Amino acid sequence: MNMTENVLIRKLEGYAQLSDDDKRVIRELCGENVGKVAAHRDIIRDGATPDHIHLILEGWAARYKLLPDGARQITAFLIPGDFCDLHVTVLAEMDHGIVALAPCKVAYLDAKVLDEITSKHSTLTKALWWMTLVDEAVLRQWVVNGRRRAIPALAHLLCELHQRMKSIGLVDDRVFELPLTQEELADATGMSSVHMNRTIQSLRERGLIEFRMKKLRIPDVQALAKTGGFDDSYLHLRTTHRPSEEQHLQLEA
Amino acid sequence: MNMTENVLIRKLEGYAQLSDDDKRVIRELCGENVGKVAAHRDIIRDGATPDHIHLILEGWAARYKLLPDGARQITAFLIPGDFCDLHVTVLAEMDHGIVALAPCKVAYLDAKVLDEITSKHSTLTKALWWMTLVDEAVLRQWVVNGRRRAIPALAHLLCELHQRMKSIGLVDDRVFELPLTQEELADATGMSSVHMNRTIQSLRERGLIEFRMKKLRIPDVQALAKTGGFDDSYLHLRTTHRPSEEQHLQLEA
DNA sequence: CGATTTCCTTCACCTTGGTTAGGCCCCGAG
DNA sequence: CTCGGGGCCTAACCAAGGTGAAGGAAATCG
Repeated sequence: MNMTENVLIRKLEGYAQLSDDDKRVIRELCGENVGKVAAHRDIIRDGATPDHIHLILEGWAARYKLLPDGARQITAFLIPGDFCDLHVTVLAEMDHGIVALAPCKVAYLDAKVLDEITSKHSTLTKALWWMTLVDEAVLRQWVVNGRRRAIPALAHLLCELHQRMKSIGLVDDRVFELPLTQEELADATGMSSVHMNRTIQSLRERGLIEFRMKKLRIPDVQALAKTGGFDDSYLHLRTTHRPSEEQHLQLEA
Repeated sequence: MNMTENVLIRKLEGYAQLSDDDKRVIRELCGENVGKVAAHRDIIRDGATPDHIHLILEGWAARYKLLPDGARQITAFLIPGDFCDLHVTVLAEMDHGIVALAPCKVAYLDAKVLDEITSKHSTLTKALWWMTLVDEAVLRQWVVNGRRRAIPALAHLLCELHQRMKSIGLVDDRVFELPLTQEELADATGMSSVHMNRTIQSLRERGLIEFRMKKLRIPDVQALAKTGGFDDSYLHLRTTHRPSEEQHLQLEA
């Protein structure tokens, strides 16, 4: 994967064959207006009516809702290439907030330009639609994950994040940046942070993960997938199980 | 609400002002190829690659996933006006199954016609997009709901279903058809059926619901919403809090 | 009409994970 | 260097809800 290329392009190419013109449009769109958001700062607040579309270029963020009792439920982790609010032109206001979990570089896209894209670039439009459908599939999986026991639930979540990071080229030899605290992981899986700690310990003891210094290493992805009941087909990645790459890895091992 | 009108039109009008031409297109689309599915039969199987788009015209259905241990997690309830697989042209295969919970009347729409719509009818396209975004918002709420205790979780689910049924004109004086067994409700909230029973009892004892003969009556919607922490803004209904209607209700009370 | 199946209900027991609280370590600020 | 805060880890206790079993009501079907 060409890591100098725009991360959104890298992501979309996991689904569609983009023309040079498509890529040019994306590059222009993403380069115009870029800002930074510090960790723990809201990128978009619940109830806001954003006037731009926000795209994560670097860093990690989370969609979240606050419950009446003050508990925070994270409903999605956003990584580079993910949109925060592709829907601003359709839905009036945000029904949840988005917070940076690690320092984020964010592109602010003009909503009008998106309208143009949907009218002129059909491949791109379909690719964007694919993105929102995958987001929905991930969400469905999170609902299912809520019913799993703590250990498989965490294993499944980590497999999801690994696969998504891999699809944008951010996994290097089974290691990737996971700049989340145990409490944030707890807020995503709906556990208490105490129990998240217990669960992480348990995966560690079984040799399924190594997690230190905001880096996660998964020695045996297959094994973790098995304990999590993880099957990546719901991510609808064209590049998944790419035969050439798989064989390449096997030759190395 | 004109109850003789096509249910999809009724639903979309909760969001957009449709032209007569838009409506004509929908009516034609929905009338061409209609079938029936008996309760407990799959409408679409997990992993299938449907060649039509399925739209529920009557009855209830559910999206579901099976866990490795055989447990079933319902991830959405589908009621009249809901699409099963609007995305067939984008995503290759289903990542979950859809089963009829009550006898369903289903329209089979030609996927190609949808492509035409997206190229010619912009209002309609936006309205369809709105639908998928609301589905996603509902899903997000289900993730949140998974962290609630049993009683508020059930209260929230029932409020959602009430509001959605109301938005397509299927609530009559706080009563609507809810053709679900306690086990199906349990599969949706991730409880055991035993505990779902306990929870229903509890809501009954508090006078918050009456549920017999597949009919649910919510004597005081506000009260149920309060115990469920329910706020309907995430459903993005233009017709919500319609001032005229609200006042009308208050005059009655 | 009776038979069968499905659904609802209740009970006793037990597991998972929440809660509270406290100690530790590391790092940055003063 | 010391202080303080955030994140990590552990322990003891407890409650929500799961499990399995079994009786009863109700709908379905022949």
